[in-house]
Amino acid sequence: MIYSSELIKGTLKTIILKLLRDNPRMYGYEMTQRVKELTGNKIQLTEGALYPTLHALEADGILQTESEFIGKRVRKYYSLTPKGKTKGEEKISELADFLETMKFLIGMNTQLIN
Amino acid sequence: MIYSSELIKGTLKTIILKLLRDNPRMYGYEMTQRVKELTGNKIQLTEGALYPTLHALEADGILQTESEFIGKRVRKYYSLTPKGKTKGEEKISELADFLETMKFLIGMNTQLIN
DNA sequence: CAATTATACATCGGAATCTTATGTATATGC
DNA sequence: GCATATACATAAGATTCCGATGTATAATTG
Repeated sequence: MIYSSELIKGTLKTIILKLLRDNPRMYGYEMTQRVKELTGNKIQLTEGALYPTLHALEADGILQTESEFIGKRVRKYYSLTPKGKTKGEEKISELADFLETMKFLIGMNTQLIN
Repeated sequence: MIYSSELIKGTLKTIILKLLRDNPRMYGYEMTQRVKELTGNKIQLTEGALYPTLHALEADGILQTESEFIGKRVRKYYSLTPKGKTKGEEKISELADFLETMKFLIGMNTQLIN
């Protein structure tokens, strides 16, 4: 089962920031593979969503890049800037909080007894 | 603290279905108030998002409505159709599953040690 | 060794979803 | 009487993602 795409919306940035908090640097394709492997194929980051988001985060000063040649092929490594580290912590704890709230909402009985 | 809007994206439909699974019927404004109260103001459903979504779910045969006059004012009650009950269970368990997966992703160390 | 699959980047049109603003109207509280 | 709460609705615009497409190199496999 793969989650409907609408659920992934809004979490992509935070997932990227989380990966780069734990790892000194990663490249795009590697991120898709890692997330796929960590979630047992439940979350598949599509390239059409990932690369534009990486570019946006870089333009925002949250990520920085260094390109390396692997044979004849370019590989673009991303890492957090100092600003990105701060932003990352914020986003991650916001998401953690959100997950708890949603879990509570979904798990409880929302019926109102008057 | 109110969650950044991007996080709410994708969960609205499921929240509505969850509310209507627990309650025989609810009207739009009531949903905004209930969610606000249940989440301690952390999730605020905006009307501009809620009403079009309710209309879409109705057009999809997932919700049905009955209008009532409260004084001179119309109040539009929504409830789940049989199809909506099935869809609701699916969406709710998908979201619960997604929340677990995301919690795992956020909570663990995603570093790869080779 | 040819063909397929995996790796690795990128962009773009279109779809879906939400925000902000605006509009209308009645009811309530002070 | 005036502000706030209740209650619906729509519409333009922004954001964000998907699916498709493109390019190219590397590795695997029959």
